[in-house]
Amino acid sequence: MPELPEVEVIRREMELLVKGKTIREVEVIFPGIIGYPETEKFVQLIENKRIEKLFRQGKYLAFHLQDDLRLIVHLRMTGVLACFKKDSLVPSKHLHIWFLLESDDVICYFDQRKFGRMWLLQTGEELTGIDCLGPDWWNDATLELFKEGLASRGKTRIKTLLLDQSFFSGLGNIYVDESLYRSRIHPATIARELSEGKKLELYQSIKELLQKGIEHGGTSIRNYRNVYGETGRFQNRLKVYGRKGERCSCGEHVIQRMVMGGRGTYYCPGCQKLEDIF
DNA sequence: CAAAGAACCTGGCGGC
DNA sequence: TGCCGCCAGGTTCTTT
Repeated sequence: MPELPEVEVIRREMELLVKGKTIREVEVIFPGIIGYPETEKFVQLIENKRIEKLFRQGKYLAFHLQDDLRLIVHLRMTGVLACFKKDSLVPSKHLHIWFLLESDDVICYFDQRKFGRMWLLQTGEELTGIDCLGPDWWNDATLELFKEGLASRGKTRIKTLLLDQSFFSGLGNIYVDESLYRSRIHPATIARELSEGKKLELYQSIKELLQKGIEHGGTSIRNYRNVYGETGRFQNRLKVYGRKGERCSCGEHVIQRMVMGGRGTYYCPGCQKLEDIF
């Protein structure tokens, strides 16, 4: 489900609602979501802790709690974090964990496919994996860093590389396909073979796209909702993702779908040509 | 080592 | 209406 813009929208909205509030009670309905520590300890540690601030890196969201506790959340494909008043909560079979705050707000974690995970870390503990995230596309990416990355890791195809969170973090299938379309790059292009001009165009397309995604409240294709349970609006502005068989905005070609790196890949065969290597 | 495939899950959609 | 296969904003592990 959510990529960088969606997680960032959640972070901003959630922080306004819960910053400074204390978690009074936690219930774990489906323990499979808890990655660390054991559920019993997770609940015991988190109860009566105040929420101090929310951070995001790539697609990970982190609630910083008092006593140097950090609650790390990854929504994977269908996770939804929403916040409701206790008495307006409606039953759902996809509700797996809830956190009741002192304000009578309830932070609810829903997940249709149950792929999402939460980890609760204490002082000195680190998540194996999150520390090998590449620079965050929104906060830390620079053109220089991007070019250096392409030079050192660019042996693979650009679509695969952009999806690799240890390269740069935050992009997923939608925003990768859209940024390659907007910079007119074929997804199978070998990354380090991009011309200098294309590298710049791609970098700028990604930055611009993420900003627009955030401005428009994220992209809701299926499950994404913000903390109020509302859909985003950026899906209406996608040019290629999910548009197989539709006419490209160039007016001449029809959008195609192929499979690359196990992911559905949408592109315009006319606008996104492989660079001629001869 | 790059790439493909499978696994983790549930549900929506189109075709027959 | 029912059944079947395909597809899904992600990540990780195994196989080729």
